[in-house]
Amino acid sequence: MAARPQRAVRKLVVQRDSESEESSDEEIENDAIEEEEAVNEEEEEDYGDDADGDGEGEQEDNAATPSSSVPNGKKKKEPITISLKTAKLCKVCKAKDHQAGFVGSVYVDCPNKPCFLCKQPGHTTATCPHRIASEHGVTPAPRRQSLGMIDFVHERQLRSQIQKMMPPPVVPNRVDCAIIKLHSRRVTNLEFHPTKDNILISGDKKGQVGIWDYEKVYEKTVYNSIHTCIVGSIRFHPTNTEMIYSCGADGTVSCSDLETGLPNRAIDLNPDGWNGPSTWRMIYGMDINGTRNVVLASDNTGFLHQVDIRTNSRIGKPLLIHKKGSKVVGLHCNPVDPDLFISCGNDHMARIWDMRFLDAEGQLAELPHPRVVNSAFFSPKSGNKILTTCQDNRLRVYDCIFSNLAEPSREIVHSHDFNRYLTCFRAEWDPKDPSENLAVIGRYISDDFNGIALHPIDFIDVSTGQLVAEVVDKNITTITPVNKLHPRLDVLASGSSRSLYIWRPKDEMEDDDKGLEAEEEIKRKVTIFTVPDHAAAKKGKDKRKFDEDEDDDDDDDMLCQKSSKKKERSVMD
DNA sequence: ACCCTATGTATCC
DNA sequence: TGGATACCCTAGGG
Repeated sequence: MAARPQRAVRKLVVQRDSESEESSDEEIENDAIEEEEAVNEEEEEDYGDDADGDGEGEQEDNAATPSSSVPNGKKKKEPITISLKTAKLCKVCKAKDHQAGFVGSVYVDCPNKPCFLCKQPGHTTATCPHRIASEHGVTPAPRRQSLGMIDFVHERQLRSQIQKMMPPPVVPNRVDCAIIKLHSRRVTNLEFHPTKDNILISGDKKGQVGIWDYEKVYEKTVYNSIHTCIVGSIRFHPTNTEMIYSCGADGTVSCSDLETGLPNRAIDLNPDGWNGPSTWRMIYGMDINGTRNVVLASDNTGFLHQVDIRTNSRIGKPLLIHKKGSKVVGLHCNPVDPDLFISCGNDHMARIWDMRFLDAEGQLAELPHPRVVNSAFFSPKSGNKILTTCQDNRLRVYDCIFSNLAEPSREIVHSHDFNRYLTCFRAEWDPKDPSENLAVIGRYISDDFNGIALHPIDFIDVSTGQLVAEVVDKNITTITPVNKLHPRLDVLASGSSRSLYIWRPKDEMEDDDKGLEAEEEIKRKVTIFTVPDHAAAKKGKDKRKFDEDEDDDDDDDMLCQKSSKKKERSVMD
């Protein structure tokens, strides 16, 4: 264990005057009366060097002399201990005169670091123009391209009209049904069933694949059989809705039956098992081209693999589509043009490809980014726009894939930092929005909601960068990096840590009586109850072969948050 | 109210 | 090229 870094609260111990005789082991504290610099010995050590301060001897000393230890004999006359908080060091830059961290529900940045939101130096998140200029922290970056004639006409004559013609989007802003801790590790992936509205498929870091009927809250299944570590992507079979394709960091792509959870391996990049990290291959990106009956999958070394859906076997040779040795984390087939797909990854690139010429340099365009690109998606209706999420805390929008793609049409500053303990954030289009402007993405930095620090899920109009809505629930205090909008309904599914939950719009009726809002909010009742897994199993139908989770912790419990339909109010607005 | 730990990416040498 | 190391708003468990 490393020595805990500067335990910085210096304690000034004042000896009671009458008891000068009893202090056998407290000479040090006696000194402290005179000069306030002389505090406990552990503090003065902490001061000297923080850089290499984890010497073992020091550690021992700290353990040996806890600061406030007083001989047990005299409990009445303890020395008075005063903490001098001013001596605390900033945990970020180690300076003495300030501190970074939460003050209540508000996080105070270290002023010596670049802004945590926009990454520019000279200000902090609290004063970042991208936070305070608009309502809730998201503003459009200025267009980097100069306006051409078409753009000019569009902006001048059509933009305002479009805003008027389009009804405001319906935002699922209230948690409904339940919050279910379906997984035993953090959720990495969500996918709605293509025909059954209530079925949500989920994947997690451990390789589990979950099936959840969120209307019948207890209808849930978890398969351990499909993957052994991180589920990278899940897609439904284009013609058989009882089958899913999934890929994972175990280096496999499988077609699995949802009834049995039995995988039919199409790709296994580690046929010889584990031989160390240098040879282990992982698959993160995957998508299906239904027209061509091909599954595309991308690995952590820059290569693309293909599977023929009809035979469930590999076709062609692996093709290098990104920098060799770099992880390709995202693949997306164009929803309109079956020849196109886009890839993105750790080489800071998103790349557009032509399926027909993959062998002979089929790359159509390179979209350079300053950092790792978490995701790149074509717009869902026309396939004509691209939305990327980059680890430089910016969303990038490319309005037309046939125009110059060297620069994005817009950059939108948005807090979605990389953190090794979180699933990567990925902005996704609303598949129902005909204007292809609405996107959803979780937010990393918290905001203060009535004294609670919460991490909202943001709905962003990517044509302007405006924040359309931010949704929170006070029962969900964790960051929500995984979000999926329903293809047909006004429903949002979210994955936060190990939990899944469903959002629906608040009734319009309830929006009318604003006067009651505050009062109702106070009255809001949330029932949280825990149901043993076997009880749920009795309600469910058959207990499946891989359903039981032998080794692991908490998975027996299903944490449900039931909402009483009438009374409940969302925390937001 | 701490403390510990899992472990991805960038950066440095 | 590769190992060592640092790392701001984690989440959950002890």
